[in-house]
Amino acid sequence: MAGIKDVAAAAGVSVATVSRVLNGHPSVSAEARARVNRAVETLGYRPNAVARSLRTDQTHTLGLVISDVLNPYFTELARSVEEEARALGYSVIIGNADERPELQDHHVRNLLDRRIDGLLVSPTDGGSPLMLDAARAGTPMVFVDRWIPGVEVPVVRADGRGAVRDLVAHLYRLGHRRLAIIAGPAATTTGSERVEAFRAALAEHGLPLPDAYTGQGDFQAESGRRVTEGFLDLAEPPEVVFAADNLMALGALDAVRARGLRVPDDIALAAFDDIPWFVHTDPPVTAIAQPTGELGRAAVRALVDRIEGRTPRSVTLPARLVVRRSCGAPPTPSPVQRSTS
Amino acid sequence: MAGIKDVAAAAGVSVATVSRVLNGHPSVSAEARARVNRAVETLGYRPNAVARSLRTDQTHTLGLVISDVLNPYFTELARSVEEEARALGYSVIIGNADERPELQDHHVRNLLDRRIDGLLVSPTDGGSPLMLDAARAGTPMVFVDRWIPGVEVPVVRADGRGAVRDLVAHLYRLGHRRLAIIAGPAATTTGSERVEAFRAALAEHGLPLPDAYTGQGDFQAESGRRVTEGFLDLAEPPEVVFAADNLMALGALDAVRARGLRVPDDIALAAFDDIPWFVHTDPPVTAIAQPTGELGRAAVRALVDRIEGRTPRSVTLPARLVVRRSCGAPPTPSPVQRSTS
DNA sequence: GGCAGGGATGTAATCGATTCCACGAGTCCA
DNA sequence: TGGACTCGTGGAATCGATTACATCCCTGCC
Repeated sequence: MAGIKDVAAAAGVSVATVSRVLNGHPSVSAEARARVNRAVETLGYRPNAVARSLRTDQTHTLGLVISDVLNPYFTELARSVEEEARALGYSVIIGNADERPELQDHHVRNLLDRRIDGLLVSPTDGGSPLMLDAARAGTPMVFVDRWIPGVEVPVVRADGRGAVRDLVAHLYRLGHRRLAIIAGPAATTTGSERVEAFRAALAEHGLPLPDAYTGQGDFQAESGRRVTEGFLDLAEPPEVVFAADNLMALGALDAVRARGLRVPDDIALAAFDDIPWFVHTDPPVTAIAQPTGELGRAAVRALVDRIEGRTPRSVTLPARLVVRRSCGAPPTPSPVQRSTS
Repeated sequence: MAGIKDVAAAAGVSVATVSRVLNGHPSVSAEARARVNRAVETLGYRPNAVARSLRTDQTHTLGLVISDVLNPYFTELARSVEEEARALGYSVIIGNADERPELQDHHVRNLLDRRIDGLLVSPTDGGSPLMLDAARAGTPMVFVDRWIPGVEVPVVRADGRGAVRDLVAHLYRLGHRRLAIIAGPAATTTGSERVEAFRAALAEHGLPLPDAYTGQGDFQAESGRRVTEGFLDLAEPPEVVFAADNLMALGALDAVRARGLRVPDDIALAAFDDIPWFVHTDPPVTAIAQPTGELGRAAVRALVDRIEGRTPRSVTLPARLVVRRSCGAPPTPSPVQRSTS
């Protein structure tokens, strides 16, 4: 493969001049510039990004460590992150932590070794020493969706409290009084926040959230199934199950169906995180939709701000309720926003 | 950040010795090794992968360029690719081509500039000059799922012909005679192959595939919707619509539902590419399932074989039919394999 | 006419590792 | 005893770029 020296030789100039042409440095004669460009063209020369990175200490690469690539929410997040990064001249390396802290650490270490310019993380747990050290050592870093309290790192996330309140109001209006939740891992902020928001919203209607109605899940479908079975085994099962993410909702749907019960007639179902498939399930699932694409873009902008010396800002965007049929109401016009497709 | 020189100084040895310890070179005294390891530990030293890559001309990175990250099939493929690559000591950079040739080229160029060790591609089109040049220039490369004929590159893919024949037999047995297909782009191998397999299977039953029943899609949901609307507008609409991928099936489902029609009573539906969500749609969708995870792993193994000097083999694995309710049959035991979950 | 200033260019140091080669010391065997 | 060999080690070249610095030449102004 042709290197910068070959180009210099072919153009009859020094490597310094070639480099200047390549980087748009003003101080090059039009004549030399033309000769270099011609040589680049004929040799099919492409600069070696590895060498360039070593010298400039910039890789123009961002790391993104997410909890579960198979979760459509994170897939969409990853997609929007890549798009925005590309628009700003960066590439993205994605690490899938699969909700496993040690895998998360593996990816963080690997990305750091590769000297990425900045790190976007949706932490699986409360934060490993490795990640905290990196943040403290000054690695540009931004949390998306989930975050770790007490660390000086900007956070880009959605606030679901308003939407959860809307959801509970909607359920209350439909006559439901026994509401249960499948929570996410308490170690994640999204795991605990959603339970708290739910509990607070229930309290507004004078409803309790008994322990028996608080199931512990792990954001994966299987745990949703397991917890739901537990609910159904209760002497007095809940009338509604609210899953703190989409995969657990899927597991819940399975569990209900496996008993020969029907949604919403026998039990209602709602989920946090809307995804395109919820329109097509039987029945369509009422869900809380995050502005996922906007979150990804905002996170990249914050990270690049940090990298390029500007001051990054934390961003919180509102989530919104999307009413479908899984809680019993026909999706007729109502004060609450309806599904649009 | 500490460099190898710092470690050498702290351990009282030369950088050469540090490097030898780091790379497990045998010719180092136990004593020196211990001192180096201690210094590495206390300094928290991590080798700079960029510098290492420059020197060794290996990045231990694979590029994966896929057509659409939002398609669950490719998401799962990407996941299995990353897993297998990690197991073999490689990282993966994913490029999302979004079915756009120019974006595909952008990613290929970017990955080549970064000097990835090998490239895994599921080509969006018939192959750009850039990609063909790279293959010819000796860049280790493997095609997954889709491929480009006439290029000396191993291919890892699923053969759907048997499963399509099973599907058509299944439909025939249910009494369906007017079968239509939503095809993928003719420029992709999967686009044209699936139509051919379908046509051949129909022929075995003496059934034609009229032009009016061959709709042109682009593997995205919207095109499935559009083509299906066309089918429904025909004087004699088909009894079955077979979508050549999952997203177009989703679009078809939408179109049918928008007309107030029901699947499978008014029209039957089947899809190529099974995904977890098809179990939960209304009705559950009969689909042809590829061994996606195995494809991803086989592709990585082939690519790494090529990179490490062994001879890579092309791999073709069979797809299989998964019968659910969208074609009208109750999923009772039958010679054809049933859905398992 | 001489000198300051600025533009175009080349030489060489540099980034952080790996690795070839040389060298000294120790071992073995003739 | 000495040559051949091995082992542990360090010095220095190298990978392919960027860039500080020096140099040269031209222009403009006093």
